[in-house]
Amino acid sequence: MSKRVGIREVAAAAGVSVTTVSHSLSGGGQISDATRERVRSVAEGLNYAPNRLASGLRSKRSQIIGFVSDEISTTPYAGNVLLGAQEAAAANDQVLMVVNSNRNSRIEDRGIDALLQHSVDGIIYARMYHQAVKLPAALSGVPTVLLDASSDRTDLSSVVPDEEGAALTAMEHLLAAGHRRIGYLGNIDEIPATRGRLAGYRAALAAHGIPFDESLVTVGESMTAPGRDAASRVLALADRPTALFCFNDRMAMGAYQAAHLAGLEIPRDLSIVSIDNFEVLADALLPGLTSIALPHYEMGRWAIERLAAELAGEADSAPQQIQMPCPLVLRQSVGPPPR
Amino acid sequence: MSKRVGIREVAAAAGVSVTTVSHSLSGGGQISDATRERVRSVAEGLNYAPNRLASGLRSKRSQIIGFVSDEISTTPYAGNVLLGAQEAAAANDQVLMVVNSNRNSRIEDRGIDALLQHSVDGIIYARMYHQAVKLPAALSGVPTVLLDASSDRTDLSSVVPDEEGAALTAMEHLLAAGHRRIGYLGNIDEIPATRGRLAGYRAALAAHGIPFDESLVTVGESMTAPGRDAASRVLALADRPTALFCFNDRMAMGAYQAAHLAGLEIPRDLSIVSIDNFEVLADALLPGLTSIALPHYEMGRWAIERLAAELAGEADSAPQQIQMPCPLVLRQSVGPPPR
DNA sequence: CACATCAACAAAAACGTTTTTGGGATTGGG
DNA sequence: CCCAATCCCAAAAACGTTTTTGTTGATGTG
Repeated sequence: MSKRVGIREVAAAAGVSVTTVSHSLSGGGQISDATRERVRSVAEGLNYAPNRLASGLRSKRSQIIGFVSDEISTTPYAGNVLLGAQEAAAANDQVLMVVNSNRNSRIEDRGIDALLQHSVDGIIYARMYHQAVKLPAALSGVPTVLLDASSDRTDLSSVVPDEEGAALTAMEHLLAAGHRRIGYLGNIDEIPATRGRLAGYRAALAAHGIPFDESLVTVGESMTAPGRDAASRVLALADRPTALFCFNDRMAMGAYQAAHLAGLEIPRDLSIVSIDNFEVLADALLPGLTSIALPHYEMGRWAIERLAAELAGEADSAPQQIQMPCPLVLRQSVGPPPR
Repeated sequence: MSKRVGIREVAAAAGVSVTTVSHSLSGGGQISDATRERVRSVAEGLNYAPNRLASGLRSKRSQIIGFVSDEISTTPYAGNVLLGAQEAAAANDQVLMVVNSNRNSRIEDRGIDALLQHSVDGIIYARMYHQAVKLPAALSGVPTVLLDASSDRTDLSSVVPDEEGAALTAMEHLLAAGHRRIGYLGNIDEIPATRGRLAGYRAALAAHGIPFDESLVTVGESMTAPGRDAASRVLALADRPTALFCFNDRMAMGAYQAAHLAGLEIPRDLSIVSIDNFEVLADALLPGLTSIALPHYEMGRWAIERLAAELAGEADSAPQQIQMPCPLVLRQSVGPPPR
């Protein structure tokens, strides 16, 4: 634990001023290539690493990005978002300071205060699933990118999954397998995914000239037990669907249970596609559940890269609001329709 | 985005020196109560918040705790650990800087370097499940607490789940329900949980005078499909067990599937208890899975609190290695043995 | 009454960088 | 050959705090 070597020691060892060391390492100033290289190798040899507190103090760039999210615990999604963000940040020589509010705005405000005290360069404001948000007042004037969240402000960049596109992809897969009577196991929360996925379902039917049949749409809370109940209802129809598109994997698991109770075998009697690609479920179900993956990792990366571009004041720094495509992950829950 | 108010403005507004403001707010120095109170209210009124970069630079205390983990994405556990750590940190006026290595030691080393450059006060070195670790060289001399990880170093504090205790609790629950023929669906990884949970299984049997029957122990990889296979084997025995204790919830889900395939109903024909309390599974299974919860949130809290105590150099600052108790979460997968 | 002690505060130094300003050698133009 | 421009680099200021050292007046002590 010997005292860390500072810029002074490097300067002394290289026989130059601290100014020259600073410029050599950060690429600024007018330094001859020879000197720059020499200083760099001396610094390397001494194992010099800058003190970010000091450099941030003067330069006003802490290289810290604040990551604030509403919830980080109940799903594995959060981890992938964080992972993508962290890896992208590391590539920019930045590091993440995380704060999560547990859906409590008082806690969130205190967390944001803490981040600002630490002079974060910018903030990723994330939600655990796609929703509309209102940015806390404390963040006005702070470079911010929304992740899995959208707002009515056009001066903020944001990234969310393409809900309607995800539903379209799922439906096209079922349609391609030959299904024409496809049920939708939907949710009832008032979130963007609700509208978007239903819209995708209807758009896919329309694109194939299949009339929308209200009796094939059943809804419930987006969890396993309600999914089971809703699926049971639609499967009890005399003219039951040959395939189900489910709002998410948890509801799909309920659909599996309902199919089992009804004596139906997947995918022989019933095909299923859903959204989430929640591996612990999708891989574990028997047969494996074909599901649309939400691009959490990619959204994390994108948010950091966007923020970095805006911080750098680059030419393309106009705010962007994008919808990320969601890829289909094939497993074994889809087959041709029976008979 | 007006320039943030600094300690100078507060000093001027309160008619004192910056020294006095600093002492008043941090509780140091010799300041009369009257002055201290006045300065505080002035600071409050001006909405003053200290610049942590500057204060850390001088005081050598950044109030940042580094959180390094091997993996943060595949399970929801990570989130709860982070949540506990973050909430405890906030109570100490600290904030978390997270880095995860994705099991790549090069990435981990770079992440640790970044944390050290940012002058973290200490580090929580976490694994996503209980395992033995060797601390990276860069961390020597840095206050560190191990989380869900253990090492042979007695100078490091660490916290892990009480694996054997967890198994004992699970077994006692089955024994209390009247079961005497209890199978163990075990794993094959070389990790502490393997030995601990098996030991707990045997200890519980011994405590009740039930001879250990090797034929009731089947093992596999700790996932759903291998769990299903292993469970099928033991359920095919002429003299099959009336209950299964499973290594984790994913294997337990396999046991559910095996029971189903064998025409057995849970819990009428077969009772099941496992470890993880992985809610997305345990709640979703039909019937709900009784499971032992791993105390992730609590371990996160404990690690931060321990680190804070060691940083403060408190009287009780001798390193501790503890095992956390794991509570049983009741659902519907346990009943009396058949007949 | 002289001196030491102490309480309450202020002035100045320090933390380790980056940025601003300055300045000497070299080069180029007339 | 002189002056301006250019290239390299160094000295010094600055960032916003905390810590160290000083100062002043009041209080106590022998």
